[in-house]
Amino acid sequence: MPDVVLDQIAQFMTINATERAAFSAICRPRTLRKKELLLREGDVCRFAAFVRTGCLRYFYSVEGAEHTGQFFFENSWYTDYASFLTGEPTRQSIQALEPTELFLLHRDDLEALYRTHPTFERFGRVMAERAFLGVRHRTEFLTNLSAEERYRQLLRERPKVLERVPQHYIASYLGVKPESLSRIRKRLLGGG
Amino acid sequence: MPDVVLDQIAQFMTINATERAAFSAICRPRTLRKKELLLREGDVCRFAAFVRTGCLRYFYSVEGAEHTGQFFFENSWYTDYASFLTGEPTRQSIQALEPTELFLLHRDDLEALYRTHPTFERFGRVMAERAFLGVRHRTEFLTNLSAEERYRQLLRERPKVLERVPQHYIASYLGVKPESLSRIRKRLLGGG
DNA sequence: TCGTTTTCCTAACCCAGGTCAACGTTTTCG
DNA sequence: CGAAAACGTTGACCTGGGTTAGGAAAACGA
Repeated sequence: MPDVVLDQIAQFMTINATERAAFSAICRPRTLRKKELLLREGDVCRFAAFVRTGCLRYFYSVEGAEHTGQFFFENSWYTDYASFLTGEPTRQSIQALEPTELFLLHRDDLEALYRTHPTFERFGRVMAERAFLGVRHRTEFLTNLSAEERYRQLLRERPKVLERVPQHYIASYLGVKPESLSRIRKRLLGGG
Repeated sequence: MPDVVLDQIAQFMTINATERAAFSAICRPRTLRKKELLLREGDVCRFAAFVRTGCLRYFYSVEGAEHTGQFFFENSWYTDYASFLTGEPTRQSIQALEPTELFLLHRDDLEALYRTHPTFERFGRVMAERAFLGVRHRTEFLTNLSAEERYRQLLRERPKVLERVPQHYIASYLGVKPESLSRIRKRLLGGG
């Protein structure tokens, strides 16, 4: 069943049939309805999630407002690596924006897998590196670009997001209010 | 000589005399004058740096302006982990804000060390995790707080920065102009 | 030591984005 | 299907921070 995941993993490491089987064994399928939360603020994140179909976003709740951190579509990975690592409660909530199918890898299962099949240590490291590169990209995105530039970059680099995600979530991802995003879009339509 | 580094490392892993010697052997001392650059935009970051004394900051140059990302005082580590990992040129520059003494760990030396003394793999992982937690903290700092809140948090959590770093660098770290930081400070003095 | 930077502050004015409120459209779901 | 909720847009007005232009004091370097 988790062939998609395994194919994805096979892109950065070689795995034989036994290893594939061992990995498959710990993939726990899970489905979420639209708007359902997979993790909420205060929980400890004890898993990594692979999105088979659908879409997730994570967000912070700050004084009543939601600040969206990232969107995840099919064939991408999500985990709150900080909470996963340290066992501390997360400040993020993770929500499905569409009906979503996932595989969950529980931390305990993963650690057992590392012991029985050390090849997968590499998997762990790659996940960590991706998590790092992800937040770093996000930081540079926020510090180095204006709201309008952020919108244009998103439009250029991830048009799928604009197509599939309601605009007010995109606004919160860009760090502006829905009204402002609406104005930015109008400005860009007129000015070219 | 690099006893400070070794003591620091000993806090998260146990190392015997042989390992200490092997590690010491790859520590390359380096001094920087005030304002000198250790790495500039476009370079590949092939080292991790341990600050013995003094202070570093890294920054992005964006349309003539500098956006400071972080400050590093004595006994802390800096590396552009993304460039270090991928071999891609960095977008950051790293500069000494005071006369600064460093130990540099070159990537090739580190990799050799991992082979001869696998214990140090743990060192690598811990560095990676810290790098991750560092940028993640930075992202939350930027997304979830206003300029004034960011200043107050800095004042509360890292008063040393306020004491030792010129105010215009702090402004650029907070994501505002020096004039704005000056106003924020005035506001806080008056209002309590 | 003395001139040159560097650093910090102030004030007047400007603008991107926030706030509030209203309104039309689309989606959702009983 | 029809009511209710969610969504996107617009307008009027406000505000935090940017911009520009000073000027004084502290730190630096020849």
